[in-house]
Amino acid sequence: MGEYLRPTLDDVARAAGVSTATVSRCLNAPERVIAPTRERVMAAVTALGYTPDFGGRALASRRTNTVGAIIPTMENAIFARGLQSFQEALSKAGKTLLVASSGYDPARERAQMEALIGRGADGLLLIGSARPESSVEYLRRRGVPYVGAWNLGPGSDGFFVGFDNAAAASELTARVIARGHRRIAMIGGISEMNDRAAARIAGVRNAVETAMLDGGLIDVIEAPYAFHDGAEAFARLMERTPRPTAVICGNDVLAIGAMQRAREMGLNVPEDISITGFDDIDISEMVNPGLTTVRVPHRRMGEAAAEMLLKLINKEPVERQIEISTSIIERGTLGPPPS
Amino acid sequence: MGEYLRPTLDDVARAAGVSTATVSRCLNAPERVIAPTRERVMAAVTALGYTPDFGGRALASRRTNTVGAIIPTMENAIFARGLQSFQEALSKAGKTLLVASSGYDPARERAQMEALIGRGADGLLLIGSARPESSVEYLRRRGVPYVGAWNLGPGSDGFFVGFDNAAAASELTARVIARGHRRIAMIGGISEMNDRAAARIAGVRNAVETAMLDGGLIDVIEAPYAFHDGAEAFARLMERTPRPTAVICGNDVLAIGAMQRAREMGLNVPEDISITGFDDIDISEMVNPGLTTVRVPHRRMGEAAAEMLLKLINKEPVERQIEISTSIIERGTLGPPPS
DNA sequence: ATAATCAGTGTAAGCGCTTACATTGAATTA
DNA sequence: TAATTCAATGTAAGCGCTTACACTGATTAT
Repeated sequence: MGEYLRPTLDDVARAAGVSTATVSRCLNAPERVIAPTRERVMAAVTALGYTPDFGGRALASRRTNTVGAIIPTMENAIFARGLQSFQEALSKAGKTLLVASSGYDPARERAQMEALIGRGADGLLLIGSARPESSVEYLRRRGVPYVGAWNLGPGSDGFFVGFDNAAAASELTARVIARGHRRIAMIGGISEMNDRAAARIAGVRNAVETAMLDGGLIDVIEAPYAFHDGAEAFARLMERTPRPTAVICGNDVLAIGAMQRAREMGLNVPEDISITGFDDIDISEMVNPGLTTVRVPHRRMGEAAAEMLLKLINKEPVERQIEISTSIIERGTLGPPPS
Repeated sequence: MGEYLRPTLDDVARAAGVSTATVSRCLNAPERVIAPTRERVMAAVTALGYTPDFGGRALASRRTNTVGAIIPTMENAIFARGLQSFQEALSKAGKTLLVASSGYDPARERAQMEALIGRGADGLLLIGSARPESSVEYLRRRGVPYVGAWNLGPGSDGFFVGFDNAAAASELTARVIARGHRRIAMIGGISEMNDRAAARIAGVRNAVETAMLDGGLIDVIEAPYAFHDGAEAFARLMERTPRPTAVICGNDVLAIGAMQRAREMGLNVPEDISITGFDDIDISEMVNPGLTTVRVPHRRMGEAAAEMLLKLINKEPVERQIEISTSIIERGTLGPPPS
């Protein structure tokens, strides 16, 4: 059955009876080739099933039309959604998106940066703003533009499109306090190497301190991103005395896990305990009662990030930070504390 | 501030006072270079911040250590999960994963195939088994191995790891019938260009016909993959006379949407109406009552697919099909029909 | 002491492609 | 009619890397 060899430009040229240059032109600038020739070449391309080799092309043209994205994990729906619109925006501009995941590990993020840049990525989408200075320095030296998303950057360095996680968390907390809650606990995401999770925790803390509640923030538990982790953390929180009357969660997944455990424990939400989330994922509207949460327009963030990165790549002027506004969605899980 | 130029192998060689061959060897087969030399070279690599150029490397070595995956959409959690474990398995084998999405469009799938192969993908992961013969032919000619996942292949052609969507759907339907339901309706995924959705619908149809129910299958509505689409389809189904006593959904997202609408309509699940899903996504356990569904071990499928593809790439012998077994998870949403 | 071996390194030929420049011949102009 | 222009195509030089082969000097075997 004989090994099949990928046809090369040369094979096509020979088959069409022209030079490789003409074939290349047919593919990249068809208007520079007269119609009959072009047709002959294209026929050969189809007949041989030729596809240009990316490596050769990138090497010769020093362009790749590729951008890379490194997200912590594909399993988190909010990144998936933002990434989908990011990709749609890019493909309109004729760019291909390469996706890699870091598993929240800065070393792996760095390795993926190198892999993507080695593959010729013209620009990178990264999540958040917390990463080792050495990684940032590496990007700077390479001259590879990147934008951080899902959070705003610290100081004036770098380009970001995101929202103020801390401020949004504070605002939601203030809302909880306004409802009369004085014993508040939090289930946050794992804050290590995750500036979004850390900022949300800080925001809640800050709001509680500002209001100078007598009891203040009873407890903060950090938990991985899974329903059952939220459930377990909730159970632990309910053992505290005095018991919190409201549990603020760092994301909707944790919040829904908490709700489920509350139901299992025979606690009614919000009569016995209030619960809030963050992100407004699809399911938050479907649970019963609906989850009070912070809505983050992930799609819009993806689009804005694409637009920003494209401008950066084309060396057009851009603003350093694009702030996406969030809003609080009040549904049923936040009520007054039990009397 | 001067344009920064990517350092090349040559720059490193010059800085370290060795030949490019030695630098290349330090990177690819360090044991072939004596320690002092290697240290000098590595120092130069770090000092210059050198990262090998993928294009050049691929061109020269004719290997890429890259595999591609083309999924319909990143927004579907079940693909995300399987893909995550697929990637983990690959990266253990030193391969990089490139992900592209087709949006359920065969033409875009084909374009992405070309893009990934052009980028040197040694193998491809595709979803399902339904695609134009021309695409299959293209892969065959190229000699690029691929495995289809999430479904089994038709006939004896190609390599697949998945499960029998139709059989699993039939089995679940039989369970519903055994509970006494005689008026059954279905909300399926959009079956066009989606062999998994089509197979699930066919499986349900088949089971109903086999049992030769008097009323038979009342109705099948196809709906996109979103909670609210499930909700709307459910509402339409409830207008039918006679009303179905059980609604079998093609996936859990549709089922949960249906459950929510049932609650809004004042219908109790399962007392007034039974609902079932398919996939067993995380949230299905958290809703109230828990969703009766078919569990699909997505992670295991991702791992098996990686293993299979790796063997194919290494030209090791493999079985044509790996069947992943599914199981029915009975939770609260399936009960006897109202009397 | 000489020959054989071998580890460590260098030399140089491409890999498949793009593109600056050279060439050709037809159309245009003087 | 000769000179000029220009569109269409060809020629060939790399892009950054790997690797077969050549070379060198030290170690080992004879």
